[in-house]
Amino acid sequence: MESRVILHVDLDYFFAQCEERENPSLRNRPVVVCVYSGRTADSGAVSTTNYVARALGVKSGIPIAFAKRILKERDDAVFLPVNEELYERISESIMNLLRSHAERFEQESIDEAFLDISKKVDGDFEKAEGIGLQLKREIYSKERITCSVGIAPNKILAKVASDFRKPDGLTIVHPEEVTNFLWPLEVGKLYGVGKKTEKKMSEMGIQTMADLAKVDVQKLIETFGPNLGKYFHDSANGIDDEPVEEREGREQISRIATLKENTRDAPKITPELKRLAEEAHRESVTEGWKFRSVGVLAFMEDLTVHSRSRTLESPSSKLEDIISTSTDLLKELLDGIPDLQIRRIGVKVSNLSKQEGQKSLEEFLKLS
DNA sequence: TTCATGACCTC
DNA sequence: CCTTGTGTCATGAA
Repeated sequence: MESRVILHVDLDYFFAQCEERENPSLRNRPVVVCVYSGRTADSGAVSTTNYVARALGVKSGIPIAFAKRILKERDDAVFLPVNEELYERISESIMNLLRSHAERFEQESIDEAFLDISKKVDGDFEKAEGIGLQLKREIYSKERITCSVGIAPNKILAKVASDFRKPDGLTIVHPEEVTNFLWPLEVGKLYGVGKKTEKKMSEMGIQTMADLAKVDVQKLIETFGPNLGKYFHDSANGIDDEPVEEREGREQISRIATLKENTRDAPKITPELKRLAEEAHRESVTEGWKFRSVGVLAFMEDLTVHSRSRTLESPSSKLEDIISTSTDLLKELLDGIPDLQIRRIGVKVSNLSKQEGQKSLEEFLKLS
């Protein structure tokens, strides 16, 4: 059996690049795409930035107020609210293009996808490079968006590879050079290793993938649980058999919002809860789902997160079920946490099943 | 099987 | 600096 040839495509600094595309005068200026929470003029977090902003230390996740402070001397800096419709439209067009070139296709998020092209290139990584370059050209000529591509024998490596040279990069990891490529890298480059895990590993004396690969599987399983332990061990050794598969369905639909002010006052919270319930409900109806569980999430003033959920006797599609259940659950939740105020509130429906004998609106629209 | 929590993903 | 929003998976307890 020849090696698989998996391609990972990552659209560069996607939201900010979409904005640059719409308004080319933004190029060469720091672009900061923001999620405004609506609490004060500048409250909220940075979603994405272009490379000009990144070079100055303005990156995803930092508070908008902080980004403004860093850029206060740059009168050319631009702060924009997220425009999801625009990004969705561009993403969908690119994903359709990519899908048409793949034997198997898996969209991972709005700006990332895996393609299995093993048969097409017959295990030949040089041919795969040609296809990677062609895809980059096609994406650019169709949508004027650059991307970074990783080509490797499996998904994990392809993803690490696409991150290796950015933006507008292409990195190939041949089967025979897997460990040469992987082992010098920091463990944080591995999908699934975030801040917490990185710290834990560092305390165990694990910094690089080579360190991780050397650790006994048993030890990793003891520390991170059977699933993650095995996963870390395998991937550090370049092993990953996960197929490229379009995932059908979803597990949950949720909506979260920041309250105007911290409170635990039901009359202040319920209107917002209702609005979120309506939005989650609309999405579930549009996609043709029934839900059997309803939940609430509360992000408290001390930034801890609490949740309550309840399973109904039978699957429902009624807005009223979401509203009444989540209102109930919110009361329960507040009773369980006497002192803290709520900062952000969320509603979630889960335990989803497809409405029988009914095409979802999306599918319906695709047909017409 | 259900529920609560935590870690992580990305932007 | 003062922290958005969405979703998945894993774990441990009941």
